Amino acid sequence: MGSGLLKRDFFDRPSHEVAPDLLGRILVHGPVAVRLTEVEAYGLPGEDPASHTFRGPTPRNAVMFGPPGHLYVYFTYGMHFCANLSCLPEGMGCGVLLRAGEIVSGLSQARARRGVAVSDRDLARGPARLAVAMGFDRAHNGLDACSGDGELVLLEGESPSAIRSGPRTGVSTGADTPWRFWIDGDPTVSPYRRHVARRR
DNA sequence: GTGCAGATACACT
DNA sequence: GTGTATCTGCACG
Repeated sequence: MGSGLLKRDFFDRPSHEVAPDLLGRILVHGPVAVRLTEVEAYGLPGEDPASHTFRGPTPRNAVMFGPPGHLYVYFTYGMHFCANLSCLPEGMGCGVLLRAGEIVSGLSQARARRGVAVSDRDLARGPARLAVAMGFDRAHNGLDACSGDGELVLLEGESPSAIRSGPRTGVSTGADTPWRFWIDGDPTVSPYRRHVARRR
C-alpha cells in the first residue's frame, strides 16, 4: 500500500530525477500529512542560474550542500517560507522545491495555521501555502526526512496515474528548463505563472 | 476563470 | 542598494 519509509539513497540522485519520483509521496510533520502533487527541481552550482546554489555555498543554502534527504527552508519576498528536500551527497548543492500538495491528514491543524478561509484544495496549493500548512519555518531548516524517528517522515504513498512536466514557475532565469513536475489533472496543482519583474 | 498592485525582510552584490 | 523559487485582495468577465 506504500506506507514504507523512503530511504536516504532515494535522494542520492540528481534533483531532476528525484523530483518526478517524489510525486504521490506522503510527507508527515506532526499531525499534518501532505500528498505531494507538484514539485520543481533545482540544479547544481554553475549549472542552474535559477538555483539558490548557483553561486556556491552561503549560510542560507548550507543545507542543500549537506547530506541528502534534509529539509531546506528559506524565507523570501519578506513574508514567505518555502521548503525543499536536498539531493545528492554532501558537497553537491541541489534540491527539490515542494510546490503543492493535498492535505491528507491533520486538516483542521493545517486550516488553523493558514488563517484565511480557503477550500481544502487551496490549503497547500503553492509553495508558501504548503509551508504554512505544514508548519515549516526557519526552525525546521535542516530537518532530516530519512532518520526514521525524527519529527519529519516521508512515506512511499501510491504512484500517481500520470506525471507531466514543464517550465518552472516564478523564476526570472532558467525558466525554460522543464524541471517542474506535477500529477496530471490533480486539482491541487498551482496554476502556471511566469515570473514578472516587480515595478517600483 | 483572468489580471494587476502591494506588502514585506532578508541574502547577496 | 537590489532583486526575490509568493500570496492575497480586488477588479473584471
